[in-house]
Amino acid sequence: MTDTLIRSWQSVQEEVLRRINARIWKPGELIPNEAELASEFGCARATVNRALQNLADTGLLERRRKAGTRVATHPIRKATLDIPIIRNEITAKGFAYRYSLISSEKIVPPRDVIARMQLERGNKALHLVAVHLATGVPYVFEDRWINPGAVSGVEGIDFTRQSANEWLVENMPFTAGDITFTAMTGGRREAEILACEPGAGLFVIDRTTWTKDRAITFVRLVFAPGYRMHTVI
Amino acid sequence: MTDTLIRSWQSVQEEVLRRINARIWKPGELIPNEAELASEFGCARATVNRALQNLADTGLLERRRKAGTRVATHPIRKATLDIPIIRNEITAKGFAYRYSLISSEKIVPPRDVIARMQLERGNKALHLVAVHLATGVPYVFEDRWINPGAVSGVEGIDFTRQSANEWLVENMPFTAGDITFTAMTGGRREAEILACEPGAGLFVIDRTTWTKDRAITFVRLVFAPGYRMHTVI
DNA sequence: GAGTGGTCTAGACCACTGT
DNA sequence: CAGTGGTCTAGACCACTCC
Repeated sequence: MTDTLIRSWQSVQEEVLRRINARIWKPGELIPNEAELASEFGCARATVNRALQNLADTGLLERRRKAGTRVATHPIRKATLDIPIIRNEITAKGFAYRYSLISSEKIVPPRDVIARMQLERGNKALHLVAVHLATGVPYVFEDRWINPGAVSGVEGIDFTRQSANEWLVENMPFTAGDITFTAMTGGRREAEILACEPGAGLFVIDRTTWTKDRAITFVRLVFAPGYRMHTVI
Repeated sequence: MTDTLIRSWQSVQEEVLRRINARIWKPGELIPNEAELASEFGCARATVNRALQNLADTGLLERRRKAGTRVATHPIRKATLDIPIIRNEITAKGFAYRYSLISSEKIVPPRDVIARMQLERGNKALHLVAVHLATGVPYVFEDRWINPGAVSGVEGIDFTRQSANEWLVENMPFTAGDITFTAMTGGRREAEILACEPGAGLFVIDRTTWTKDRAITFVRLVFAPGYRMHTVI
């Protein structure tokens, strides 16, 4: 069967993939346990473990203690997206970065924002609207809410100089968050700020960031037409 | 300093994160090497390795042999997106899945498709247009090109019964690919097929799939308005 | 209870790369 | 060349969960 040496976890992974493709191990089927594979391949169990864990991470295998390892019936493909800081994304493309604050005010947020950030009703939050430019051309329009109750000292900051994103990255502890990607139809406001046609289809990222159980910030990024987010599987 | 026991790779990771947040290790700075950390924490080097590798995967650390491990200056956040098979996505939401083939023909592709798939000019390819429906409502519009030179037997398949995606998943070896997410402004064609307003902003996924160096298929998925792709960091 | 994956260890060697 | 991360090993124990 396998004449080539199987010693590294990568080659174990390749061989396992080959068997899945060749339908030697069919979707939903149990595959041999780590110890058996290790002895078959002539390597340590830890090496097999590393390979199978990696495949489970990408969604091709399903593993459970005692139950064993199965070939996934629904091969969910996982794609990893890099979400860089906008300044870096723009300068990496060779453009000059500029950030421009459009408005800043402390007001009671609309209901959908209250819901997303799980704020108490009636409390005010900091609302920032800004645009990031690439060599003078609008690149992305940023509409952000910051929870002052979770971010001490935010009210004294001058966000005309530094973008809120960069300030938060530098001054808030490591955080968790959730991200939504979607598309919207641009209205008059987006058209003005992004200098594009009203009615254009625009790529949107919504991101809420949390420390423990409190929302720090909710930001909607609306990108200028033509923006593409790229990844490799 | 550290009174709590640090024995698992997760707790090593937490402690490293704490030090990054507390600016004990600042962005761009070199952190102690694996052996030093292992002796400080009182665990094996492999345990430290596992923790640091995980952090490097999420983009918080940059590691190079001989050069050592540094705190990333640009904290690129990586998000992992699940890309399920459309049938599963629809049924998982509790809707009835239906697939409808709109057209199927073998023609010479337009130039942009030739470029994307690196086909030879003048050669024909299989062009499929279809729509996936959720309980009768258009969910996503699929425009696909298949390279017959890379997929033997594809010309005899009846794609009115089975979607090309599912057939390819089941019949082609495990493949690599690249994915682009973007937004478009829907035209008359999209409006008709997706039963929405012309001019709506639509979420688009472009995917090219390869075996080794040959393109298998290029597919553009145009989702109905309101589609959201969600993930957690 | 028992079988399976999850993890830790101590030691070893390898691979890459900065100097 | 030498220092650092990358990986492998053999063995051990633990944690989960199916029966």
